[in-house]
Amino acid sequence: MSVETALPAPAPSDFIRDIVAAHVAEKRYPKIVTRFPPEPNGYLHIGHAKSICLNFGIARENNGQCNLRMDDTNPAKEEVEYVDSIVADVQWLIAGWADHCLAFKARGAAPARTAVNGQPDYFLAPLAPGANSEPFSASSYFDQLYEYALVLINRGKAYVCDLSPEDTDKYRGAPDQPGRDSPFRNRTIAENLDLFQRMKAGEFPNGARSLRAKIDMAAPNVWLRDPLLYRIRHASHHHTGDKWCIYPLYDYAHCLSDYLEGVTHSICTLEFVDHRPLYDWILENIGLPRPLPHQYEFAKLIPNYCIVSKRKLIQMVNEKVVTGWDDPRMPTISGIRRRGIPASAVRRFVTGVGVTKFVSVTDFALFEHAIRDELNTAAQRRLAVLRPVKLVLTNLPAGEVSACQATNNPQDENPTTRTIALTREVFIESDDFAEVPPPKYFRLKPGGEVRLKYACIIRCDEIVKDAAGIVTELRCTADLSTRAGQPNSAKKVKGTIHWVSAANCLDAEVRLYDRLFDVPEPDADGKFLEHVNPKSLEVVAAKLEVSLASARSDERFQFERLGYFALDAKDSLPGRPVFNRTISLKDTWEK
RNA sequence: UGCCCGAUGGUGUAAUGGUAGCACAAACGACUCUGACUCGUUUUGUCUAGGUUCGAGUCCUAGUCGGGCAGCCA
Repeated sequence: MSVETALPAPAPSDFIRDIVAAHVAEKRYPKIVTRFPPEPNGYLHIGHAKSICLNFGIARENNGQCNLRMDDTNPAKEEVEYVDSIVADVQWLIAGWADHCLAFKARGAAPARTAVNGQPDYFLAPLAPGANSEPFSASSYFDQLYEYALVLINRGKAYVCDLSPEDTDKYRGAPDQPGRDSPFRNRTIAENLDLFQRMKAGEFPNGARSLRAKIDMAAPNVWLRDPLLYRIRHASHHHTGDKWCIYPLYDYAHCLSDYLEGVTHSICTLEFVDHRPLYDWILENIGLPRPLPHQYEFAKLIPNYCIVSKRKLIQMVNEKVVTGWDDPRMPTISGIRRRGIPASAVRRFVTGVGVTKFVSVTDFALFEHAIRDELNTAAQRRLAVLRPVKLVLTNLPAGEVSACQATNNPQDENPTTRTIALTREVFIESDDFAEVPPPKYFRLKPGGEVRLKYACIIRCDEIVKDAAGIVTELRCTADLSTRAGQPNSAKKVKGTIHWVSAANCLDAEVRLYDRLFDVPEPDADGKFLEHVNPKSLEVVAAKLEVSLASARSDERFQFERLGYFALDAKDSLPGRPVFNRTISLKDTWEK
């Protein structure tokens, strides 16, 4: 069964797509190439999904390509575990939609492009990164990046600076105050070349020297005040091992990585607006041939009722507020996937919010709507009772099984059915009976009638309670003439409830998830941990219709009248299924 | 207060000088063997002040408010 549905009809348009369209019209580039460049220092989350769908979306709409690139220039923070999760998450998110635009490169290879020129030369491997391919990575360009640094030095555009990190800071000045030139700013090219090569050779300790761009210490834009290009880090890199002890910084590595890959539109979030002049400066001052890549910025996705700060997500994992990065309550892609949310719903949500430069908070209800809408068409209906109460149909003989036809999905054009068993004893939802019903209660009450979905109308004759006064059993009469195909099948009653045969059912653990935080802006007061929703997870021992015994984790179900559920791929055991509630059905009836 | 970015209903967006529209949310109603879905109705909006124009959400000026930037993080 597929959970994919088509994207909403109108093709998305936004200011970035307009720019791309104009470039396509004027044939500025031979091919549109974008990239998604996460740093592998954590798991991808819903915010990244917006960037992924933007970059891959633009690629797919323009017959272009989108490179998955690890922005791995800081060995201190990055790990292989994160690389692997990022690859898996991206592939899951775009599968069947834009995976034909996803480019990997030949394992171990770097582009053949040089300071002189040349076309990017890499192996495109759509889909699975196998033995022969891997994601792009900034670290695979370290050799070229070093060569380009030599070009900059030779052109008098970069110098080795001996200022300590603290002094570098002092010399930089303040936003409203110009900085001062480093005393090492006017070293000769020969001296710079020598020192930079010795930095690379490992002659100096961390922080002793750095390579800096020679721009303008009085620039109003602080990022132009001789920004650092390389720092010394005697550290092992998850990808390059111990080959390097100098590592390029983001601003230097990113524009050049884009250039090396033939990226045309480098799309990032708003906090990099101030860096754009530096992006351009580096490419221009190395003297690279046009057309050059350009940077465009958009406002990132900020959903309410969520935390997406990487640091805080790590904190929640470490402090065991959640069970891990893939806890179904987490806003991570892996959590979303485990929760049972279809990739198509994520895509629809993040493309639906649009792309602007306006910093806004997106209502989580928009996401919930996309999830329900995708699942409504995709999910197979099943009957399940979360909080069972026994109900005895006193006029049915014990041991008799009568078959009922249940609709698998009423949204289908030609819905199929399956057979479920009605027996003398069934379970119903404890919520669906009230001894003292509130006003407008459509469900079962003493002496009242209700329909058992797909079966017949029943009347409640008797309530059995235990010593504590808890209802333990409901004794009812079934009106078999109201079954499908029987004379009174059209009889109307106000309420229809779900049920499961007691003699013929499957026991399962069901995890009822809700929003992780119970306030819209959990970290508004800096105390997000105090706003964790105590009801974000409730575990119940449920009774399921037996057909669910063969459920697979890639299938989506609606437990009728309850919500959408999926088998937990991680914790389910043979004969001991665990189902996660992806999301409840919309409930417009409040108690 | 240096530089940069932004401002359209409760929320997210569209309108590219010409009827302020869509989705979500909310409310009410219809339908219903899911209090779901679907359908119908309704409520709510161009930050302020000037200017250009036959006409301004859109262009100009000033202001207000919000956000970003001073890592050898990305």
